[in-house]
Amino acid sequence: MNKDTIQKKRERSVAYPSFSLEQAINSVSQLRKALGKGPYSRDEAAKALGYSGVSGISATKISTMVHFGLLNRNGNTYSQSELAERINHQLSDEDRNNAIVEAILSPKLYKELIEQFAGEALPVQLGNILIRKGISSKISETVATNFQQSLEFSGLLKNGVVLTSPEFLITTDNDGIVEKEITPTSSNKRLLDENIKQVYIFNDSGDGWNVAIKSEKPITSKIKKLIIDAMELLEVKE
DNA sequence: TGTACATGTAAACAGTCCGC
DNA sequence: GCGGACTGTTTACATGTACA
Repeated sequence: MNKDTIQKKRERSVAYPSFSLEQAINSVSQLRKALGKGPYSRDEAAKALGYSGVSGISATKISTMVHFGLLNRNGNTYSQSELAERINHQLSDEDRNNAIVEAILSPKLYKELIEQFAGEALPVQLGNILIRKGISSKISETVATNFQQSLEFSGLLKNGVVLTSPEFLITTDNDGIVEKEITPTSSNKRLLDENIKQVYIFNDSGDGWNVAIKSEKPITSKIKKLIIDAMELLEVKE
């Protein structure tokens, strides 16, 4: 490129995780195996991830791990965070699941989105919403996809609805990922108290309708029946 | 408050793979 | 062999932060 030519001002997006949480966890696990807990330089980290050194893509990958709180940055060096240790060397499935939920709430953008859509269906036009939050229009759909995949991985997306509490968290076994229902514990209660308000969620769908309700009070079976009865009125043909 | 530096992101370019 | 798709590298530039 001719350096004398007037260069177009580049659009800079607000910070966002460039990869899904699952990919970030895989990368941090790769770093742990290759370099241990650290500290190590960005160049060493990039090489451990299989790149020739610090480049656009490797820098992006490393920054994504920092976004999720899986790597700690101290000046020019990086080290594995306590969160990464809890995910990759968990004492129990429950502790690992709690750590995964903490990780997905680490990026400011993700935390905002989860709080905004708590108890609601993830909007189809999420890409447009991201653009309004400052994400570049060119990569908004990619960011939306990564967000959705991260939600699913963390167990905070159930039937298309963003959960406000980790009612269903994931655990892994040799066959892959399976869902596991857990009960609130002192540790995840603390997590909920710190990050998001506890709400009760109900969602259902029928012929031509879909409902997602969140409430700070328990949704009893009686209330659920009334809601369903009301929604089924929509199915009555004129 | 200004400056230097580190970091994060975008875009152009190059290399590789694969189907035709 | 050719061309398109995909992936990685290089580089320019914006932004945040530390420090004088």
